[in-house]
Amino acid sequence: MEEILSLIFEGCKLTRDLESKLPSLTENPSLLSSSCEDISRVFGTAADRLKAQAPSSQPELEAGSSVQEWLRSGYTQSMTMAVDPFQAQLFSDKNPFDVRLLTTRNAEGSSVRSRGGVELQVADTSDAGKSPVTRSRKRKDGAQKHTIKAAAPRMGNTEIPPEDGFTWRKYGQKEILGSRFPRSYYRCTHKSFYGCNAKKQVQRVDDDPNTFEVTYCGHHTCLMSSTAPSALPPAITTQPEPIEVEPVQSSLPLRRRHSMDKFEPNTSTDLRLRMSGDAAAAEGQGTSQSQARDGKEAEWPVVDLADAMFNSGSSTSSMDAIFSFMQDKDK
DNA sequence: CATATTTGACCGGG
DNA sequence: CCCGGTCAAATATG
Repeated sequence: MEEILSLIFEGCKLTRDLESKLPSLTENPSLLSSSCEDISRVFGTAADRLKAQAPSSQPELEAGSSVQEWLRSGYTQSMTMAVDPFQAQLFSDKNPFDVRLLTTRNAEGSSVRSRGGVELQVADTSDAGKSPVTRSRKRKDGAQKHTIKAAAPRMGNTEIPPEDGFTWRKYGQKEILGSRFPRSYYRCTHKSFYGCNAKKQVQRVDDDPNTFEVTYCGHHTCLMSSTAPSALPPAITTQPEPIEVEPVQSSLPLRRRHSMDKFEPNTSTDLRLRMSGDAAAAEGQGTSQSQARDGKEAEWPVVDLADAMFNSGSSTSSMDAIFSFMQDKDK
């Protein structure tokens, strides 16, 4: 769910971007169209996902408030400025997408079944009524988990876990007792840069190998780029050419050659986090890299920004350095 | 060369 | 001590 909301956010952001740049963009039809396509793709993905998860459901869950709560807690917090009228309206109590965010703050793992078919279910492992007291210092900042069941993509071959617009990196797999299928553990690929602690575990449902149970844990502090893969077959699969958002003030010529260079985060405040408005910074129209499926890495203008700010010319150690830094850096 | 996945080791809670 | 979750070395892939 968070993923979906994030998608929607992304769409909103892109929309706002487009709106603000509309005047200047009318001169540039191609850019305009690609931008529109991007927006529709993002929203389309979100819509698809929603449809897949909660087809007809009308759970009398206090969805609205949950969403808001969620927005308040954490996500919005970091996005501060993001709460503009547009989104306020979108997420108030009635949103066009019938979003049902099932936060797992309180309550014992309640499970909501939708009369439709696919069921949304809140696993709530963080605070389940099961273990009464012993919830020791493990759960840091209320790292909530929530589980959803997602149908395996009906696409041709591999019944791989459904795409959700984020890039994940697998870091483990375990056999689970009582389950016939192993459980895979993923974390956000961008953890290294943003300390994004979003994680998810995917496991195929025993009796229905066609259904995946995806448990998300933690919020994304990173923001996927609009060029992110998220290759959902349906809907508009138009030419995903990189949408360059024209040269705004942040037109940084620099281009990193190797991988990402390390940078010094100096202050602990995240000035590098998302919300940098712009979408892809892509130059001209080089190679349209955004083909589906394995387009893995997406670019984040932020990175460049970071590069610029605390340059760091030298490359050498990359991820690892940052990684370790991020790790012991207590939140 | 860099980053992703695999897979057994390892760790810590219950 | 078992089990689920994570690490990390080895391996894979471009």
